[in-house]
Amino acid sequence: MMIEFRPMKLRSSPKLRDVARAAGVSLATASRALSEPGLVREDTREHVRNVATMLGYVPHGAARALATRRSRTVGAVFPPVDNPIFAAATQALAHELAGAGYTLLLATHEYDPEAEVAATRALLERGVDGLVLIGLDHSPALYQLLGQSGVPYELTWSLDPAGYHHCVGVAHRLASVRVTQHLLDLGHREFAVIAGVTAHNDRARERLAGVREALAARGIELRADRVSEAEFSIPQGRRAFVGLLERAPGFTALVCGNDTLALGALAECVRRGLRVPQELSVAGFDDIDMAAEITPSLTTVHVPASDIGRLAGSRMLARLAGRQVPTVEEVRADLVVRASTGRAPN
Amino acid sequence: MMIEFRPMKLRSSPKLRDVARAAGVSLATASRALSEPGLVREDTREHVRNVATMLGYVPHGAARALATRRSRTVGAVFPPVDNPIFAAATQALAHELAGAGYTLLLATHEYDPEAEVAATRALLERGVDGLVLIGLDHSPALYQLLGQSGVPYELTWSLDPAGYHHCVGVAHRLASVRVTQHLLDLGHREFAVIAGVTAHNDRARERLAGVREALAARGIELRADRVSEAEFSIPQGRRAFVGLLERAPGFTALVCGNDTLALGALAECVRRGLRVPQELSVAGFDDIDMAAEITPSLTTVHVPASDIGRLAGSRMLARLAGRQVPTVEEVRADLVVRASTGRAPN
DNA sequence: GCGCCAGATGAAAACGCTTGCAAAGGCTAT
DNA sequence: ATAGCCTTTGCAAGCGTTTTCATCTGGCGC
Repeated sequence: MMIEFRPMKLRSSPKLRDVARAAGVSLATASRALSEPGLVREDTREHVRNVATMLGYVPHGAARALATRRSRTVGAVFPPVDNPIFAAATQALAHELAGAGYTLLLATHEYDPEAEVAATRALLERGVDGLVLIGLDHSPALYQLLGQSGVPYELTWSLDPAGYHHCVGVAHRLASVRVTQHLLDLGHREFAVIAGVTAHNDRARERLAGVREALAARGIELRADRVSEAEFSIPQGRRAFVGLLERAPGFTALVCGNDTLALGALAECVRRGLRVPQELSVAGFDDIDMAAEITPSLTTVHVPASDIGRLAGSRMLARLAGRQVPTVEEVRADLVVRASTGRAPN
Repeated sequence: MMIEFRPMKLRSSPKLRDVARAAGVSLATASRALSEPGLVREDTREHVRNVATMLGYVPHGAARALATRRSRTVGAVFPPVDNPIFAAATQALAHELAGAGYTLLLATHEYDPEAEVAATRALLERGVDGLVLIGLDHSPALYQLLGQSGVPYELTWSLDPAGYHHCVGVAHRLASVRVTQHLLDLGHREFAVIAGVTAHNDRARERLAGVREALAARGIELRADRVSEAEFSIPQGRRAFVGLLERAPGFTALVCGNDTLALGALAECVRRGLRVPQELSVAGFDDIDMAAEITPSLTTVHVPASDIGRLAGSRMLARLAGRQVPTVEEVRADLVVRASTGRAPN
């Protein structure tokens, strides 16, 4: 069991010069036959290609990258992709890129600005042709790095209000306002919020701000003890909910910074026999798959994560191909009313 | 909005020779100061490093890769990472690799052998130092590619019975046997199965085989019309369950190929008012986060996806560092009994 | 039949880094 | 002092492509 199997390559893998030699053409012609088909006579081209496959030739990306100054590689600096919405975006992005012969270099960080810079630097060193990041909240060092590296980048999920950075995302605050208005329309006046961790996270901040804004517009203030921040996970959502219940009970509407937190709260409701939506209305954000399936199904905002990933990819590809794209591209994030929200009790 | 912002690099990014020149040393010394610290006198080294950061020097990975024939990059060829268990593994893998200065190149495919080969080839061209794949079920072309490329690879999730390939995973069949025995012990005799799609998927096949095996051991045969295959998603799980109910009702135990399918079945039970586990016991596989949170909580097999990802990473790193690792490494997949399984009715 | 031109090919110079080898300097041991 | 050794540095040869420029065809119009 401990024997290391070393598949020995009798002759180290064939280079382009081997192909050229075997095909009886020059290095230049061989190169062109494989990557610039138009420049070489058809029969030579086919011949070279046949020889190449015969030999099992695999181009050496690093050498090519060195010569062309293009790696056909795009980097993504993402928070943990075990968050389903980032996973969906990653998937869509990788798929979109692959379609154009690009490969995704993935670096993740745990919402830590330092780590994010390090990860970005690593990708830059790998020579990525472009970079996809999440949100607007990045350390100055990160932005500086992006600037001086000169690689095109797309910020996703959020929209740059200044319209300075290329970005594709949704209007978190506005969507959050709509959720809150929906609850207000149902007669709710006592609100509580479980927000995502707002540090280094503009989405979480904007969503929270949206709730405040909508309430303020109707002259309602969100009590400080009715706001709790929680890290992304069901248990944390549950914990935060319990905390709110103990600290400041009496709210009839609970707005959550994302569906996972809402699921946690919902689970706790079930355990306590708290009826949703009769006694408490709960709203989430993101519309993950589970949101529609759970009972009661979750009222939430549909954030088209896959679309964002796909769009980020296609925008990047367009820019790499020299085409222009609108600097900021907004995708819709609609309110999806389901069964977890209802009229305020009495 | 349509103006393309082109951060112009007044002087194209500094090369190592610029650093060397600015520091007053040779190219060789500059190189060593940055990447072979031991070989250069401390003060020169520090001086060079300072100059490098002053200039904002970023090493050119492709050039380095070309010279060293190492890319410090590991490729992963995964099915869609929006499957939470693969997402978790991806996350853990990326994290583990990053810790050692390696970056993950991610290629995904939709369970399509052709696409898998293409993706692998793309990664190989990018010069990955190692490769991580899922499962054992791969086209001969894929294995051939792996063989002739000579890069080390780790197969994850499954265990190679022949002990030929390096792999880290769980014993799916055995775990499946245990689930089934658990249900048998509860008095169930009428079984149905919603399996994952078994084509090109040894995990799905093994899990299904495990059920058959356990039943056979007690002289029970699994009726063909009590087996349904479904693609990975809640709605598909629901659909498959409905199909079973219509086609061959009367079963009291439902074994699902993974938790997501089980969640779909459970959702349908709720809708139909079918009481779980009083009227029907449902078991899943994987133990995704939701499994513990849903009501009733789901009996399942805990597959430590993160551990697998992490282990695959550390094993790969070890091999890249020239150390040996056991060819096959099994991780435990324990049965987790929760509330969705109970005694067979009457 | 001659000069030209377009198309096809080749020679060789990058691309930016690492590294084997050799030289130079500063020691210690004699 | 001198020989020999170790440490530190520099020179230059790659690493495997792409790509510019020049060369060489053959075919065309006149």
